[in-house]
Amino acid sequence: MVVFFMATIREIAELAEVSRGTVDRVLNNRGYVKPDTKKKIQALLQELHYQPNRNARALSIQKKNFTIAYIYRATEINVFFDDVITGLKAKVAELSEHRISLLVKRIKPDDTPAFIRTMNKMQKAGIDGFIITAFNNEKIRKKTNELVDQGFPVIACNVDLAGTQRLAFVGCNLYRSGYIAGGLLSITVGGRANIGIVTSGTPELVDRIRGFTDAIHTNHPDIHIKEIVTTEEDNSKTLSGTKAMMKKNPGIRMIFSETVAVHGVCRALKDLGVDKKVKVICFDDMPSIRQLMLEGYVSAIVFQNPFWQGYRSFELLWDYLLNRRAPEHEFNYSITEIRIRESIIEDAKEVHPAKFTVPT
Amino acid sequence: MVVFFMATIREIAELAEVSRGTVDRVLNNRGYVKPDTKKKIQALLQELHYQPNRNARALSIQKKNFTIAYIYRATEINVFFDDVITGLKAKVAELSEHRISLLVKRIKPDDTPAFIRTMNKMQKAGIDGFIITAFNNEKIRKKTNELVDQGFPVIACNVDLAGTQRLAFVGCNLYRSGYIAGGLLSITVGGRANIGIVTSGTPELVDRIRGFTDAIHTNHPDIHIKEIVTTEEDNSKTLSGTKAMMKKNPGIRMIFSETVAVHGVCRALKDLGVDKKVKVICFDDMPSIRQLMLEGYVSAIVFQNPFWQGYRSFELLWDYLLNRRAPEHEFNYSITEIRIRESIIEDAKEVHPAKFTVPT
DNA sequence: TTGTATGCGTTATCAA
DNA sequence: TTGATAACGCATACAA
Repeated sequence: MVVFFMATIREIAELAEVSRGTVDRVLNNRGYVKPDTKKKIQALLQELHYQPNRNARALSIQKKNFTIAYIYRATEINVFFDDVITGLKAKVAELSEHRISLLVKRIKPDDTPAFIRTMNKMQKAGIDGFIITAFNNEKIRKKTNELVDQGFPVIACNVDLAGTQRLAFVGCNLYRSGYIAGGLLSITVGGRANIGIVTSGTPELVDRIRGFTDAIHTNHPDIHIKEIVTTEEDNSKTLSGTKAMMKKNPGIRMIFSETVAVHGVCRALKDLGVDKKVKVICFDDMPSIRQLMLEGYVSAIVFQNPFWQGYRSFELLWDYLLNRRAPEHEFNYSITEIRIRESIIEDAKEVHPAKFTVPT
Repeated sequence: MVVFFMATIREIAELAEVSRGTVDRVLNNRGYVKPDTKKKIQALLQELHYQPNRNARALSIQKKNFTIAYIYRATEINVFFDDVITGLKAKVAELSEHRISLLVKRIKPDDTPAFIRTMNKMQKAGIDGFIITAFNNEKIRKKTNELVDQGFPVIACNVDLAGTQRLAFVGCNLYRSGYIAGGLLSITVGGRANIGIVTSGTPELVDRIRGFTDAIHTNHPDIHIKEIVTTEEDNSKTLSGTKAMMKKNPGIRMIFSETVAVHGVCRALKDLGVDKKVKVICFDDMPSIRQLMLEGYVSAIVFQNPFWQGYRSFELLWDYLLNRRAPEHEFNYSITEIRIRESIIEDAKEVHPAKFTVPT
């Protein structure tokens, strides 16, 4: 084993025969350094694999105030993001040695102008970094790149801003989550059934549907997708669309549904009197969907760990802010977890192993 | 919002009208402090909720050498613990500012004397902390308590040492993992089937079987457990036992199997020519079991995140070593993850969302 | 352009 | 028993 000792600024300075101040100027591109000495120092930094000491840096910087903004677009009743925010706050709480303010701002869906306005306002208010959940459209991409160009670090959380210079994406691997849902559905119906899909049709979730259909087509030839209903996140459309689908295809035994739609889907099945005979697979773990699962309407959910998404987003942003370390990976996927009834039943959750293990 | 500023040693010292050295002596029970001043300082520490600054401490302490021992009992071919060790190492790598040596020692199962000997040797070798995976028997419990009494922090990893003074347990919630497997099995067979159980019968895993049977009995009245085969981790017993069970109960459609046994179980089913008709649910994700799943013998696995168990064990131990912070929870359970074929197929894993998303 | 001095909060050593 | 002070590595204000 080769033990490798980290070089410090002081050591670099001694080797370069300059003062630590000069090394610091090179490190942080502050200027006021003669090109020659700059080169000499940079060579040494390279050679000795200089890495700033995180503890020293944190200690020295800790009186500074940091303000991070989280801007997300969602409806008022969307509890999904509560968990994301809890994750953000958990990371802030962990960083208790520092003075961090977290600004959280929700914007109504489809109000891109308001979203941009908020970004502008935050930018002027002296925010240190952004975490953003926005639909990926031209205007927001442009504004994001503008922020990045001005030196603001931006993390895309939950919805990616592909094509921008954001530091990283933290969120669900949509394709994979759909792919897994496909396999899970197949298991549930024993590999042979007619099924239906109910989707909002929003472009952000298109990969999920693609993952699902790919899994079915590749691995499960006896599963037949009879119809795809598009709801546009409209409740009455979901209801009528599901009903129409079921009437047209009475043989459907299972429905693959997206998060928001699942309530309408179950409602429709209930109205038709086929609830609990036709099962549903959907996404995300929130109280209302839990209830549907406990009651037997939903047989499984695919969970994307919103808490982790918030937690990790802040973690990556913070590591950049404090240590200037860019995320190791551009794409940071949350675990795609399968949850069934037994995963969430409280009596099993709270059970203590010691209660059952009698030491011998 | 109430902003709360942390008190520092210096501030405490000023308020108590002593020097920081004295406060330090009180904080670390070094003695040489007059009882009166000690009381005065302690009162202030309480009142101001003094918490040492982690960054300062880390900085000040970082030249120290730490040595942590991980002792686990397993057979040579048990790759499960490779992931645990990778998790341990990942945490060590993260703590790159510190000088940490990780000593890993595997002990053969059933060799309690060797296990104790190793603990003794490590103890004398100046180890700073222990992470242990041992069967929970009287001798090891006694030795563990001895270590703890002498000030060594001990984390029980993967197998708990209930009834000892170990700092914490990190591992799988066995009862819950069995409970979830029960629900999963029911989904797989459509809620109605005769099934069998193949278990090693080791007392450490008894809670898992209990969780499984509880789930079946409570929620799935049409699932009938026809037989429980006990293998004692013996391959030939697994083979013959499974075959005997299947001959006696040809109606069995699904088998709930423990980690080690699953290979023998699948082998038996193959020999009997009922492979892929009779499905298996088992535990842990390792290459050989993955293979069985990809080939269609195993329909799902319940995964207990060994990497996380190692990572988290080290994290808790380190927080104690560096900051004297005892773990917040005595029981630290890993996520019990359901994995199916689609969870591990590579082509979906490597898919890049950007490849599928056309920004609009 | 460059160097020096001080502070961040703790630990540890030495002096009183 | 206590107090003073030098590290730890980095950031920054200030001096040269």
